[in-house]
Amino acid sequence: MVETSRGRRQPTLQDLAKVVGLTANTISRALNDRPGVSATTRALIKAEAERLGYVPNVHARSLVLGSRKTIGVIVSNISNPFFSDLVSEVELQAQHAGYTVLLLLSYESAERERDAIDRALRCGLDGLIAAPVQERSTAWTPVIKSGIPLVLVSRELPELGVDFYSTDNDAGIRLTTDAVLARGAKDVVLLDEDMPFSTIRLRTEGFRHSLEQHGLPFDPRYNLALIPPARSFRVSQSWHADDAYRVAADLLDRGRRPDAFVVGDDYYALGLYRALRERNIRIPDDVMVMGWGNLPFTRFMEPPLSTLLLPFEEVAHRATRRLLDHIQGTADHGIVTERIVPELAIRGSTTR
Amino acid sequence: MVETSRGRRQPTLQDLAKVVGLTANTISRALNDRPGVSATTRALIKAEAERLGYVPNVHARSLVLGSRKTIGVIVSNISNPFFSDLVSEVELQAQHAGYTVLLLLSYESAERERDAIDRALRCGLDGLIAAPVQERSTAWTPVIKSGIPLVLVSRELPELGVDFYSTDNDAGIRLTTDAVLARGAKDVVLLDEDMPFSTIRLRTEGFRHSLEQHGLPFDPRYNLALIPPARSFRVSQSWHADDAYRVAADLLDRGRRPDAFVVGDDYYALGLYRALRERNIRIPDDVMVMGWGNLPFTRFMEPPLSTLLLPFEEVAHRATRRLLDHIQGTADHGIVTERIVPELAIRGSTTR
DNA sequence: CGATAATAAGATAACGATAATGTTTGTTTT
DNA sequence: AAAACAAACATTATCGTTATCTTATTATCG
Repeated sequence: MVETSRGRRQPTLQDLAKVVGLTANTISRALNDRPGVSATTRALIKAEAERLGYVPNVHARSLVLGSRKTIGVIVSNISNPFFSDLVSEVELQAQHAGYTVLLLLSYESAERERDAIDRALRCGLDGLIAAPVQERSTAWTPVIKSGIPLVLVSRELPELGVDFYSTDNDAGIRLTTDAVLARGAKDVVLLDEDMPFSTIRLRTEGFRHSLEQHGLPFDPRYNLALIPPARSFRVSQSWHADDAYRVAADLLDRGRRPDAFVVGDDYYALGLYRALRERNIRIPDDVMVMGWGNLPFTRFMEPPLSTLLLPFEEVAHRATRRLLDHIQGTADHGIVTERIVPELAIRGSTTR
Repeated sequence: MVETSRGRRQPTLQDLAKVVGLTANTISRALNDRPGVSATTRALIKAEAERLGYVPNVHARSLVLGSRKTIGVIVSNISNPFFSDLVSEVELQAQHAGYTVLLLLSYESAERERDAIDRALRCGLDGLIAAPVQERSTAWTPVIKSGIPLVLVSRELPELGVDFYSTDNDAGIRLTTDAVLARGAKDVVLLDEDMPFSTIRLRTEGFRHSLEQHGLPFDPRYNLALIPPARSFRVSQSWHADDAYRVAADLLDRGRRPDAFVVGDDYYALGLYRALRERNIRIPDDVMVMGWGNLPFTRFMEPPLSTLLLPFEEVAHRATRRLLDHIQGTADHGIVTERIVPELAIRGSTTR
């Protein structure tokens, strides 16, 4: 009794052929604008197809063609504006090239990531764009083995030997750190998450270099404020601000008074602003704050947050372009690794 | 010379059969845990499949089974937190039920929506969840005709006669309006977008009713501040705040001084805050502000924004459940229309 | 021990499209 | 007017699975 919900089944090529009095093959050629059909019959066939509401069966089509015109995107979660922008841009590009996007979310969990990869593989995708969660690359080897083109974004897995596109985290942190240093900061704290991601490691390193280049000491105990990793994944971004608030409040209450904060996520700045406000520490007069990400609300903070404009559209654009090149076989060989340098958006929080 | 990028082609059932010395049929039965295979050969086959890295070809499989285990989601854009939450939740649910999600973005454009629908149809989806852009439902009739189960969210198209899940906009606007009225507001302005969406119409109507029930007059010229529709779609949400800022600033500069604002989007509150701040109008002492959506940054505004907690996860959850019921043929007949009542989050912006 | 039932596997036919050849028919060429 | 050729369509094979129907083999039981 499990009656299928679709009333009558979709008309097939055969059905159409019977109605028009021709062969399925001819119908196929007519509808796909391939030669071998007279103009009049072609028109007739198209009209009839329209009338019957014929839609070619993708399953059959992709079985023959070996392609589904679909690319997969694996990211941790699209509530994160970074990733939602990324996915949007990929979708836009893909659509342009006649591809659709299959969305797989890993929720920052290694297990879910494995599952997502697994499902991606059995989905018969033409290609895959992914922002990996884990540092270990073993989860991705099945993708490599399957021969499905893979392009990584945001987080690198060098040993995998695949193309990689990302914002330049090193250049980014130097830009933000240099910006506050250039404006007279002498005692800068980097407020960032304590997670084993290459992106975060890059930021810490770049931060350190930037300080040292300005002849300032770098001591992890004084110059780093680390947000403990979340115990479990939480969808809402605002918890990041909460965590940052707690860490900042704790730091300030221990009597520490840096003259600038550089953060790894605009949401951290949100929490930091509150901690500072509560203690009557004025921005930018007493302390400068430099964000990361240029999230939509930063321009409306008080004072407006100076931050880093991440070129996520650009990253997504290039990654998708590269992936499509791979799919269409027009990609040159060799592994491409591109890091796109972000831009500063200087606003009130660093302008004395 | 368009050489396929995958080196050697994936092993098929036939290949496996040849290696093991059995028939493709038997292999299929063994791998899918169907009866008719001895335990020993089953184990042997599975081991061999593992060794060769065999992955069943979905194209072939779904051609036979008539299903691809995929549901489509059409929303305008996932940069909007409402929609990204929605899509996330759908993905979570779908994944749970063994389905993957195809993402199609309409970018608030009727033309792109038509295109998305078109692509959805030729993708052989098992079902479709959509937040329609247009008021006219003609674009969706091909979906109905195709027999693919369709569930609408957020924006209703009654004449289409399909299931509909949404947050209760009417109840929502009454909650927010009543909240400021209960706190002593006598002159409330609704700041909302001037777009022909059913959601917005519902909000205006509910707002009006709420005022009238409290014995207050409603005059569109005084109680409505409408944000002109954007000329073109813009991905970044922050423009909404800009637009709201302009409209609010204009209103205030004309000398209008309401004692409360109720807005249709938290981003509007962001712009409104700035307009008020610039004119030294204090929140909540001079004017209360009530938001809509409980976006992550609202708790960190100064003062924290009272707002409306939209049950988007719940909406997505129920809509997906219903869609899966349709797909699996376990859905009862009749059209379901559910509007889930949101909850208030009262914070500093309305607490005198 | 022989008849019957259960089990394991093979053979063949879908699924619905496209690709590669065939076969007409009609038109041009010399 | 016979040969050569092209256009328009038909025929058949194929993609990789699953489903159905057989057949061969082994177990069960009186």
